[in-house]
Amino acid sequence: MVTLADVARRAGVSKSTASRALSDGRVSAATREHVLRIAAELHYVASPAAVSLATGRTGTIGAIVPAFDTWYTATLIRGIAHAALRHDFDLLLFELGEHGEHRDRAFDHFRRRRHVDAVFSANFALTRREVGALRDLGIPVGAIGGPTPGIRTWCLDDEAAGRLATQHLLGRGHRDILFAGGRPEEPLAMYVAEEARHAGYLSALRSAGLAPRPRRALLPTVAAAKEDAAAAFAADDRPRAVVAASDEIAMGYVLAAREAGLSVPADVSVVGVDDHPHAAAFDLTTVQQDPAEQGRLLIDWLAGEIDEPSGERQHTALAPVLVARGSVGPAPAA
Amino acid sequence: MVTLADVARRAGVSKSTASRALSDGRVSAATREHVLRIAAELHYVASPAAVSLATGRTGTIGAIVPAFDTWYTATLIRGIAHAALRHDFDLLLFELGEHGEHRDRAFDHFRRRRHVDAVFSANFALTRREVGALRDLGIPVGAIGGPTPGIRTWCLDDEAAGRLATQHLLGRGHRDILFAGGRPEEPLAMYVAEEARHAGYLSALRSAGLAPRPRRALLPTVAAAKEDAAAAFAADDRPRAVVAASDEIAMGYVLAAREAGLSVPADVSVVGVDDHPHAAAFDLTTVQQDPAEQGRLLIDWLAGEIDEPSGERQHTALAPVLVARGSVGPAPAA
DNA sequence: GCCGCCCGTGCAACCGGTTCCACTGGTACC
DNA sequence: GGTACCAGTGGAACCGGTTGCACGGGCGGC
Repeated sequence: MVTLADVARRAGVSKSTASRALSDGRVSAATREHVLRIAAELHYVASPAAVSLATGRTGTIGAIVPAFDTWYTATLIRGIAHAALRHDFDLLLFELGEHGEHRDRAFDHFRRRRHVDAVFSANFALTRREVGALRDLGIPVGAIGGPTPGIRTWCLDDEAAGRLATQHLLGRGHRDILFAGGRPEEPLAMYVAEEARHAGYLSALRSAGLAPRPRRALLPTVAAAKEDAAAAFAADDRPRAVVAASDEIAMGYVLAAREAGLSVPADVSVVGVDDHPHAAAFDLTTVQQDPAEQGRLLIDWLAGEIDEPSGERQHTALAPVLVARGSVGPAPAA
Repeated sequence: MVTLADVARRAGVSKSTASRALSDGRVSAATREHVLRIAAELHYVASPAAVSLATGRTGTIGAIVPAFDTWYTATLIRGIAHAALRHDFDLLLFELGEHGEHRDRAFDHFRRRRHVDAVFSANFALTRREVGALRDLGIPVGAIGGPTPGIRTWCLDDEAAGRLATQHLLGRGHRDILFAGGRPEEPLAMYVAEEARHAGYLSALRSAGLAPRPRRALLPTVAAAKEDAAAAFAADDRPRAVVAASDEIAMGYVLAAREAGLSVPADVSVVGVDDHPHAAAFDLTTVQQDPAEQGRLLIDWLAGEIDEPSGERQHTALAPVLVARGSVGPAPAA
């Protein structure tokens, strides 16, 4: 392995001069060029461990994420990995486990191994304790998720998304609209988001002077939604219009509708949230969000913060966009 | 930040003794216990940079993965993250980009920053050059994917999976079976896998003395499959039985069938491969694989290899399992 | 009772960089 | 012409661990 000393010796300068030439210390232009050429010839690469030991910088960003075999988290991480690479940071992944079983270890982990320059959490709601643990690390901290006091955060404006979806149905004349999704007792951000989307739904109905239906709470999976929908469609007052808290839930409702012999959108209109990659094949009208873009925003900010901390803590709510497809039709004649 | 010197001073011993007490060097039991207590009191944690500089070990495993907003890759990474945590390794993620645009950088990256104890690639086919680049790192290397000379690999026995799916249809009396999927010109493992599944399909038909239909090549997404299926179902000799190279393709076929007014399985039988989380909601008969388990196997092996290299290089083909649901029916009467 | 071995410990070198400080030589300014 | 300053460079300390080697003391074997 070729070291800085090798480069220095070969270039006929001291280690310090070689080091300065390779970073951006004060050296004459001629020396710098010479050292750089030698370094290139020797294929010299600085040892990250040594750099890290000397500078305290690690060139790595830590991620704390829940089990990410969901479209949302996986796409988010894709955006994050991409942006991190652009800033020349490595990405260190800590996963909370399928049922959050490693959650306790996560925060201790980054404290113990102080080998990241910044940390973020994504897609789950931090407890006050956890917020404190992250801030105690003394490095920049961000999060993808709902507004969280003390941390810079980004996420879709979920309330606006719920409102937008509901208003879209109202605009087609629907007056009796069901909201499907959410298990508020669970602390995952997924449910925090669904809660906010539900609030948007309520607000839209209230503005229109309409009464909500009782909310149908369920796990945010296609399978769970389908089962729930089957029950809903079997009832006497089966829903004619549904705001689903996510596209996966919407897909479950569409599948169940077809199985119940109902046509979408003639017999029932459905709006989702996400613009999941499968949404187009379901011809699903939905409220779009772009997790990869959210990840980019987060990393760009963290990279800047590592350079010179601003200590900002505010929340950024990203504007939702409605994507109209074929799963919404006019309300049935009264 | 409390250092080893602090612990040593407080314990009244030298740095070396403290170090040995904390690892497993030779120290008297009394000294060890004493040092450990002091270290705990002081919440001492070794600096990973210093350890890494001194030992060459980093406690990190590097991952090279394609854009992982697919179910397969995301689930694989979940299994890997879980297993790595169990072995007390960190996971460093390198993502190839949505269209493989960072692929060239990936291999150089791990060479330059020599800060991982092992590397693996997942879910794409390595070129001979890339295999060489990985092996040149001088650390254990593994891969999730097809057999690759020179590297220890794991993956589903894709040929057996294709055969199993086809035989399942043959067993219900089908004689005219279509295979949907695969774009062999692309180098992603996805297509390597589809190629092998197609080979299994051909082999099953050959054994039964039947002729294959011309293969329908398409991108492995629900949307692409749906579009392709719409064309297939509009033809005069529309297929009555389909082996899809993946569940997402199968879902596209099911959606298209319904839209064409065809009933599954009465008018057309469909078998997928994967057991995707949405498969149950589609009532899809499929050949199961468990990416998380594959990830576990990989990491367990790598962790052992880091400890004491065996230099093994063989391929492990994992046996497929058929999950029978409702998307397959008997062949139509001749 | 003496020799030799081994256990437990400390000293110091080392891993591979960065950076403070001192030094030199040249230039600008008075 | 002398002084002040500054650019450019080298020496050496330092980051925080690990580990080879030397040393002292206790104990077993003859």
